[in-house]
Amino acid sequence: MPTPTPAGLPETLRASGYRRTPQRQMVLDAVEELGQGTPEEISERIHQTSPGVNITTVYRTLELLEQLGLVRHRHFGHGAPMYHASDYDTLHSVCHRCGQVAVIPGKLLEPVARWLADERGFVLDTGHIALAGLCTKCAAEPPPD
Amino acid sequence: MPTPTPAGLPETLRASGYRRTPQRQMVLDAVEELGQGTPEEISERIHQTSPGVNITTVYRTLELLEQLGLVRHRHFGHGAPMYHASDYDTLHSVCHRCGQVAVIPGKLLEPVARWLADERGFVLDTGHIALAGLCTKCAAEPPPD
DNA sequence: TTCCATGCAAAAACTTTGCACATCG
DNA sequence: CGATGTGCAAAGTTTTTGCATGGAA
Repeated sequence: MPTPTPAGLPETLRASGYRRTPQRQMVLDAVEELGQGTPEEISERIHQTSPGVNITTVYRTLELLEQLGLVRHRHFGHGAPMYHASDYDTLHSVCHRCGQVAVIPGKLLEPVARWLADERGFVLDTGHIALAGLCTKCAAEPPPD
Repeated sequence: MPTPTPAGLPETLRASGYRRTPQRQMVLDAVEELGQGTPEEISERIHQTSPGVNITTVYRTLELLEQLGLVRHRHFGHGAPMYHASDYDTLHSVCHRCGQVAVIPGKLLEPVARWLADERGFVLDTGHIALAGLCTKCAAEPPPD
């Protein structure tokens, strides 16, 4: 099973010349515990145990952790980016009427990735943006007259 | 060939009980002339000839035109949504390092769309989001140490 | 002790809302 | 004339920046 704490933040920080701080650990922990979340959600999670941590720090830390490769973010269309641990790199669909999100097999995009690589030299990042459309329920509903 | 002005704004407005106004025509024209643009860009375009049009009106009008099916918007990941005429409904790739955007064949997603429809009842909206990744140049560059 | 990191406050970017006046039909 | 649409101003969100204090090494 994947180790929840992959034995790495302090070392990774050290290796790149950054300092180890409680806040940085808390942000990473929060991301891993939540699975994924917006900066706001991550901040709230941290506030449950450490109300003193400023959301500015959350933003700055997420940026740092992303640069270090420990977290990544993705977009569901509208609104705030979702941060998640690097190993939680999944393809999603999102309904743009009701917002419903579902996990779908990343393999579906393999042919697309291959085409982009071969024809364009473009390296597809499967999990970065969710595929948008309408879920069953919303597709069935009459157009919003 | 696609008529640039599909003979429609006044009629479409009328049909739905809305009024025809110069601003509404200007917003639609600007979107068509630009191909696509953020609300800000659309507003600037209009200001070149009609400085008096308020950006609030642009936002409200884009929402209306989208509801009427005359324009649509899509997301490139970060930042503001891009509005475009409904007929300019194309699949794009976007590099998340440098922001480069390229048009790619929508057909590439047909198998994906079919799978989503069959397995999930999900109606994929090909043009609504871009596929993210790294362009050739950025993929070649060393990681930002 | 020496910088790096954080908290706080203010600003910036983007979008929405409320209201009075203007305009379409 | 009556209802809808617009401009203006203000407020709401979300994210970024500047700076002095605090903490890691």
